[in-house]
Amino acid sequence: MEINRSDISQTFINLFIGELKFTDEEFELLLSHMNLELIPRKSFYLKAGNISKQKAYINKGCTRTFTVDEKDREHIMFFSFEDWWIADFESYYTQQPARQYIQAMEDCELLCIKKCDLDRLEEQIPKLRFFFNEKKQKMIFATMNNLREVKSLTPEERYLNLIKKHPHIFQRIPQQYIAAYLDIEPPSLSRLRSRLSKK
Amino acid sequence: MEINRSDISQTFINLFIGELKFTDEEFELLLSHMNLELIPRKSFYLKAGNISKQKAYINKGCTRTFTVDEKDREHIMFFSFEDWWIADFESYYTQQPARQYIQAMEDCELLCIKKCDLDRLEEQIPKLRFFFNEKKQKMIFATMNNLREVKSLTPEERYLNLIKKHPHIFQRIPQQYIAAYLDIEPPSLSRLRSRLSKK
DNA sequence: GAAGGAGGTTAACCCGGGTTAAGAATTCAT
DNA sequence: ATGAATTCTTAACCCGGGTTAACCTCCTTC
Repeated sequence: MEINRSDISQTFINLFIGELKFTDEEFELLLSHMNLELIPRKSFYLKAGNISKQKAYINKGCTRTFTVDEKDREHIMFFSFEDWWIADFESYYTQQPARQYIQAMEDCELLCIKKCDLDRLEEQIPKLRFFFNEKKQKMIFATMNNLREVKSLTPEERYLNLIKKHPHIFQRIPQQYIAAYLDIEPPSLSRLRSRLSKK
Repeated sequence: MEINRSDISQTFINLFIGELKFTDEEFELLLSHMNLELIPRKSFYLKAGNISKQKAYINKGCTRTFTVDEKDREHIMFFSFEDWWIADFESYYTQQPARQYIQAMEDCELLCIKKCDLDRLEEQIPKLRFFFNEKKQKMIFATMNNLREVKSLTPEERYLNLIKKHPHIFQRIPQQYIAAYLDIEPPSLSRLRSRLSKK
């Protein structure tokens, strides 16, 4: 869908015009390659088996990125909110089928750009390549920290970390999904919460 | 320590001369910036708090990369063997203090190159940059798969995966370290193994 | 060959998470 | 407002991992 200029969040504009010092021409060039996708709550932006062909900026809404194991259990790798960029990292860079699902947790407005277009744009606007390289780097560090956390903390500690870092999350994400993020079953999260509230 | 040409493993030579088609001059240039470090068993190649200033090729030996949590428990992120490159990823790229330890599990011979030298060499030999970018990419995917695995598999399943993928590991790594890799205590690994052998 | 140390196993007990099912609370649709 | 559906909580039971301590190898080392 065509992007209506009035749809774009101020944060997005600040990012490119303010922080990255894009000229108006550069910004227009970028926008001309982006599409607006409206993803209704519960529908999928990406399914495992498909190829992640584009990056999407979350203009509004939030998503969960998860995998399904052999016992059909869903494991949420992370939630994404406004001002995040989403894609299946491995699939995007290898253009092989994704192993993850990305599902809208609320009605989402996504500003999307195809990999082939972005690759070309990065040639024309080096700032853009720099920006996404930085993003990539941060993504890697975040994943490693995540791994460290999952390996060394109990579900209770991870729960406490989560509410410390993202207190807002409980207003937007149903509890069963928080449980799937913590890799425990909903009854366990319930027990954990009641255990904590008694302290 | 100076590198004696006869110390270098055939695998290392095959990698640069065979696969990457380095000319003799390029290979000599690379070697002229590399040092041989001999790390005795149990001593540390890197400690948390220090900066990971170089990459090291494992010519011989193996290491474990681990973190220590608040309860002083060690969590092994991965083991590394011959023909792997080691460094604390985050520390190397940010030049900030590392959060991980790298310890020799056997007497190790490491072929080391400083970040500043490698950065300069990558300018002169683009193949080198390409090679390490590929390595970096693979490292990311491996970390993500690792995270997926830790989130979705039981310790028993992770144990079975480990012996399937690296059957040799048990000949070189004492069991208590395997337990630390699986994030369980040594008695649990013992029980798990006796449980499995009865089946 | 005795003493010490490191690595691995076993036993007993505790506790938290999985499982299942039932019930309570909320949300949603008509 | 009412009923249905979804979400969350609670209870009961099982089981696997943590903890601690004892014990058993096997290997050093003097």
